[in-house]
Amino acid sequence: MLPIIAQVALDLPVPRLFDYLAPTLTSADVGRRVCVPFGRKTLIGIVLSVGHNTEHPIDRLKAISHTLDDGAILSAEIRKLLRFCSDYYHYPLGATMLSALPTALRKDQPYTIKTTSAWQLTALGRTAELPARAHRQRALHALLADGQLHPTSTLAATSGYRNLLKQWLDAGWVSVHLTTAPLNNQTTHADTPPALNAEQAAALAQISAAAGQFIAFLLHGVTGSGKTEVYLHAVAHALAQGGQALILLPEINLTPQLTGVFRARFPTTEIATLNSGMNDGDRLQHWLAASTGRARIVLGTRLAVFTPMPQLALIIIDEEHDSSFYQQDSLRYAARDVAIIRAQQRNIPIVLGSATPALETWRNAQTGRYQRLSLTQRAVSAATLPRIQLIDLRTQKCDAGISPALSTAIQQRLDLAQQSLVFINRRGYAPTLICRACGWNAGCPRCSARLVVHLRDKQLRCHHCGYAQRVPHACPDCGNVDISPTGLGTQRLEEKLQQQFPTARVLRIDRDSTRRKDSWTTMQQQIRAGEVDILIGTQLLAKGHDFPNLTLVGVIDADSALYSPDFRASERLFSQLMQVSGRAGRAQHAGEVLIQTEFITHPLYRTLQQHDYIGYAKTLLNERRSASFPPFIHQAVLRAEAEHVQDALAFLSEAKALAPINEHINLFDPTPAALTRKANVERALLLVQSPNRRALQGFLQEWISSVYKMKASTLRWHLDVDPWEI
DNA sequence: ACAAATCAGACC
DNA sequence: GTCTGATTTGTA
Repeated sequence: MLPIIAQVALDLPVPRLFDYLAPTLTSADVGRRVCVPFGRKTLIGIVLSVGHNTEHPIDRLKAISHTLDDGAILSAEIRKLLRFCSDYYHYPLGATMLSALPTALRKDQPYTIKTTSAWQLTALGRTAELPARAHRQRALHALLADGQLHPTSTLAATSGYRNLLKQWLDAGWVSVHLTTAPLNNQTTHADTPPALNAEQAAALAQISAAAGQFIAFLLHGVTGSGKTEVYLHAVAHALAQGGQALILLPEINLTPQLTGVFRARFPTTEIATLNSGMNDGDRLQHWLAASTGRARIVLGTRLAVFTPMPQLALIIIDEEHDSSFYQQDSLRYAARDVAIIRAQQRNIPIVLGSATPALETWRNAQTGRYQRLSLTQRAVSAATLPRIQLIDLRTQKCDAGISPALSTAIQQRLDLAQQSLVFINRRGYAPTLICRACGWNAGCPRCSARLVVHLRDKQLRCHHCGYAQRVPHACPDCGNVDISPTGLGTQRLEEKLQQQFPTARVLRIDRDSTRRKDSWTTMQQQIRAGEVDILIGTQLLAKGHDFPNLTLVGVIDADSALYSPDFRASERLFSQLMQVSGRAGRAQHAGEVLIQTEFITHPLYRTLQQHDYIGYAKTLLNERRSASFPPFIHQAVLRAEAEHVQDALAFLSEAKALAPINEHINLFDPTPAALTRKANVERALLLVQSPNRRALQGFLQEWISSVYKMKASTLRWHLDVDPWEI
């Protein structure tokens, strides 16, 4: 009899699978977890095929130690998606497969779906007659008649009901039985959907009509136009047809907010959430609930794109342009792009929503690959778009970064008891510490970067690696004591504004002030309650929040992005300013935005003033076309890390020499990375471009397989396909 | 001449 | 990634 051999995917940085003897397995076990001996330890793997063939000498094969679970944990559909990712991103198949599993499933342990006891009416209880005046009893009865009652629900916890339940249990009216534990507490109130405006309704109609076929929609809606409402209706439609819906969100603290909205709208639907803030146990339960089809809605960050969902019928990506959809380590993927592939493979509609779509997405909408749906009006009809004004820094004299015009505007809001937001994308007190005598400035010993002054903690900190030291009293080079913080950060701005407006209540919101658990939630409540007059914030504040009394947004210094070497910097700046402008005047008061700049004629600011994303996208696309940048060209970057850049560069040169000749491919020379040294590691990169995605993929496949064969001892390398940043 | 450090390659 | 045996390098 021929031996049965299983190909097993293991979490290893080598681009191949491992064969094991597996006498008890059949083809039905493909996708199943197994435990295998590997070297002197055992590993968890996923069976990818069961057959009789192997490249390895058969007498040297080891046998699988045991199988786990009842059957496949990764469906054929998800395996196909992961295989695509492994091929496209040129990341080892085994590591790709395992990265899709929640951490709890990467251990040699069977999973259990959490259960709980719940109360249910018995046949006797169903026919029970209750006194008309016994309101509590009647309410409880109605609740039980509706379905089962979990002990975690708020109602079951109230003492009155607790006693009643006990009585009814004794009377045989209710019984206790075991069910799956609910993922979330049952919501007692349900939100009724508001009426859609004409544009929203039109968008919804198109999405709903696409059920069961692959169509990628770009839902382009200005801030406040009610994209979420369209999502909610589209999800309701998918659920009504028996489908599951996957909603991907950026990785920001907005997730609980949106989860709340979905829970209120779908109170009887189980909603799985998947984000990095969850512990392994919860993550597992939510993943399993999605995977068995019990959770009809999955709300999650990029990693949720790989969640098995047997009835998946709709995918939504909110804020599709957001950079947090790019994973920057291990499997380097763009969740938005993977989601498109998933929708395509499954033949279902996908909706990409944004006020400022990524240029790649916009281009796809123009060429007809995606279908564009526009929301041009703000959903709250009274709310108009804010007026955006430019403050010419060449003529206005600034005091600590604040121009007289901005200062006056803030004073006006204070007089009107309205709120202002001053936006500056640099946290800390000052970005540098400089010696006035010799010109020395404080640099990070582990990175090629300046240390940032954090005066409050009397520290110099590196924002790249976390290094911290005390602020020196004198210059370490020349001994001069005249060393001074130079430049402007959130803390210094806070100090200055407080000096300028002594009676105003100033609140700084950045990663430092929100580090403690729940402090951001508390701050949001403070802002809503009107306990704050002036907000100072980094991009943390720019996204999605709705503060009704906020009517002024001031932008301190945005220009630096205009001369950044990163070709995506201006795209990012535009969308960031659009986002932050969207914070002003969302309710009945009109909003005003003041942007301080030295380039008042720059097209970015000009189009921003018109709220003209389309106009600016056109400008940018023309620039990209003539400069041969994405989306008109496709890129991949081979990156290397070593103790010394020279080694990284040498490795890349060697790799370049190995590249197959291909006329469609443009291979650049290895260069040190922008921030060459980071956390004591020096980095270099090699850019590859091609106007033809197919050609690039073909080239990469051949090239990377030979790079894998290179000896690279102490050096680490990886490939970044469609990089977000170079 | 020996030990320590580094490297190349297997791992199924 | 982790481990191992082979090879290079350092030091007495």
